[in-house]
Amino acid sequence: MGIYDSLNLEQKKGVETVEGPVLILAGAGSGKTRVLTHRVAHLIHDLGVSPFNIMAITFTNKAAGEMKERIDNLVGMGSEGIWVATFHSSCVRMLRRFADRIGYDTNFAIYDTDDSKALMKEVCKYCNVDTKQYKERTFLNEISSAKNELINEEMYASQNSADFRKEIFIRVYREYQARLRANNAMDFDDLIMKTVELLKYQTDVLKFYQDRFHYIMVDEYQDTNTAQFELVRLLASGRQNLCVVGDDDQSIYKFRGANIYNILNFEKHFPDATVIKLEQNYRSTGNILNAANSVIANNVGRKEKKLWTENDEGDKVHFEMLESAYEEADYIVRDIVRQNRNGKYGFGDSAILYRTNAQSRILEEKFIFEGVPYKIVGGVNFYARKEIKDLLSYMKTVNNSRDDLAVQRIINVPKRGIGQTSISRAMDFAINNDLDLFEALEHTDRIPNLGRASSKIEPFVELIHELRQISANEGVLALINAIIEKTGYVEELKAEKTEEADARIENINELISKVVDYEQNAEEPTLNGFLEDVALVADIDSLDESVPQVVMMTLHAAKGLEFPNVYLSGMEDGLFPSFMSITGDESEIEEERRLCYVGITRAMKRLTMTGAKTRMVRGETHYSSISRFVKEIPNDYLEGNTWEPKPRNYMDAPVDAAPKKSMKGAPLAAQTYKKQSFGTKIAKNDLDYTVGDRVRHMRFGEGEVVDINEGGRDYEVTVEFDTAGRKKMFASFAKLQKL
DNA sequence: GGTTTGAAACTTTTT
DNA sequence: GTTTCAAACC
Repeated sequence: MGIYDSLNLEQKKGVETVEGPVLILAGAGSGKTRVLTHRVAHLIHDLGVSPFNIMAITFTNKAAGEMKERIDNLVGMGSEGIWVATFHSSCVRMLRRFADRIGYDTNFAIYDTDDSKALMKEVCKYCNVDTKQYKERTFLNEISSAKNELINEEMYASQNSADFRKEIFIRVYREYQARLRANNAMDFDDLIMKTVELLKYQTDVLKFYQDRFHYIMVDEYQDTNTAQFELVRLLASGRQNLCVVGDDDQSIYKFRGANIYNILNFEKHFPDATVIKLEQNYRSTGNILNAANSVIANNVGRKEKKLWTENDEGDKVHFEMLESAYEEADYIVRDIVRQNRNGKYGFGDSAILYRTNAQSRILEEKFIFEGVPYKIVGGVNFYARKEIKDLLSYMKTVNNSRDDLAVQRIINVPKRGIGQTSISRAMDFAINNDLDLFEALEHTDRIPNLGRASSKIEPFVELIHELRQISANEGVLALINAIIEKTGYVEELKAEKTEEADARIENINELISKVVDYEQNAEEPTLNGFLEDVALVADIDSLDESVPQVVMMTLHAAKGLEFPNVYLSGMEDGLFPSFMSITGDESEIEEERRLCYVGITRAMKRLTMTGAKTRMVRGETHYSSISRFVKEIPNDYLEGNTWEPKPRNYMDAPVDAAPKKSMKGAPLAAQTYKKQSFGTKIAKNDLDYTVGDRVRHMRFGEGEVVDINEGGRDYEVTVEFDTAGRKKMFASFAKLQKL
């Protein structure tokens, strides 16, 4: 055949085992996408399976697009019939087709995080929730977790009926769902949950899709949540030809509901499953791979596997601890410039990864200063910008005027003299009469106490009617142009003549390009389809790797990518692992460690880790020590400078109320540099507190030391806090101050 | 009803 | 340090 010759034995097994449940445990860089694409080719070419009967599910559009392209290269004609899509867009496709079964219009809106939050705000107001006591976020998180576990508002109510503290959650969940439905809208989690409900309760629909999908493949299986598992299980429950590919060591989305037991217990869910392990890494040098292995080895409860490679050892991983975040950025950017000048690694070969989006700013400033081409993935989402949301809300209103949220956003943009009072009166009238806001606005004469405002509302209603005509007759591009022209949106920005306004106009032009692109490439372009594409994009989808530019992104966004030359920045305890995860609960540290493993394994040839001793966080100077993950890499694979604070100085270092001048003061001057001193142990007598002492923690407040235990390279201190309760923490980063 | 100002919260990761 | 939100002012 030829096309399978380049596969190793295990990969071949993954390609050829097509009947029944299959779990492919694919370590980082072990060629899992190759296996998936060749598997599809094998099904079509060798087994004569119709492309129409094959489904492949991914998490991002980028992954789906790449898989499509690679399948296309192998299979050629006919591959268009394969259903390759993300979880969310697959669900939307099924839901649109059978929307009437669950009481929705086929052009239902998809609410992003901002929309959900805006809706929740209204719900809280309506339910008289004291948002000082409960934040909107709290409810949204609770509801999201429930939906990820397939608990709808009714089940939630009955499960928590005995708990009076949950009463408010029950009311808010119910009201939130009621409003989504009234707005003909679903949030991200609804898309999955409602599809599962559709398949579960409409047996003919389930049969319809089971008859269509004979072979189902799921990528990044370790990141699926319970709802996604159930979706896949239902679809595959007939023929059982389900192949999932994943790596439990790369499970990094627990905070979003991912259930690691989906992959750990796959053989329990599917007892006759074939398990295939891909352990040969083709991506990284020996040193990089060994560094990754030694970090991840500290996690317990993982599937046993050890990645190996035939690649050269390569250079050791380099570590550099800098004085400040500015120097860190300077170090990285200058190194990138030097590598580029030497012709070793071009700008497009290099990527900088970090734990939090906030870290990108300093780097960006340096790149601009040095004139290096760069691209930041993530951060403020393009579609979250004000001007984009405004224009999209016009389009959403035209598409689905039941979406009250969209109508409210644009009713006074640009200013039409319709204020909050008038909107509230119209809203009240709408709710009392069971109408949509837009329907109410179409009958202003019947809204009480509206007064002069009705003369201002009428032209707005008229405008939407006109736009609706244009959309229906001339398409999406004509619509957006008409919106811009008739509202004078861009005119107004031009008149401002500020840099910010120019940037907004730039963004609007980019949105127009996206419309043009959509109309040219979509099979059957519709307004609804465009809005759907827009709602389901991920930040990473916009990354074009063929452009020679340095890429910066979070470690989360980097999953699935690879670069010859990688920088992991901000390797400091408290930043990475995140302060939020240092609670004493080891499973949270383990999730961070997996994230670190993902980061290291992105590197092919050269890996540099950096950290900063001081860093401004929210306007305050923070002092940090080297990330524990760096210390987990033996010197056999790691080289570079390090900095170990003397504990006494460390304790005395200003933590909370650092005087700004103290940057050059005594504590820092007394700190020492050491070469190769990873894992230096803090001596017990260097702690200036002992059991029974009162101490202060920057986050948990005051408390009493209950216990001090030796734990590896550090001391584990147990403190009974007055308000925060009992916490276990490590002495070197807990920054406990004796009182 | 709209605009300006100051305080308060915020940041871990996202389809 | 930045963004968001409310109160006070126009």
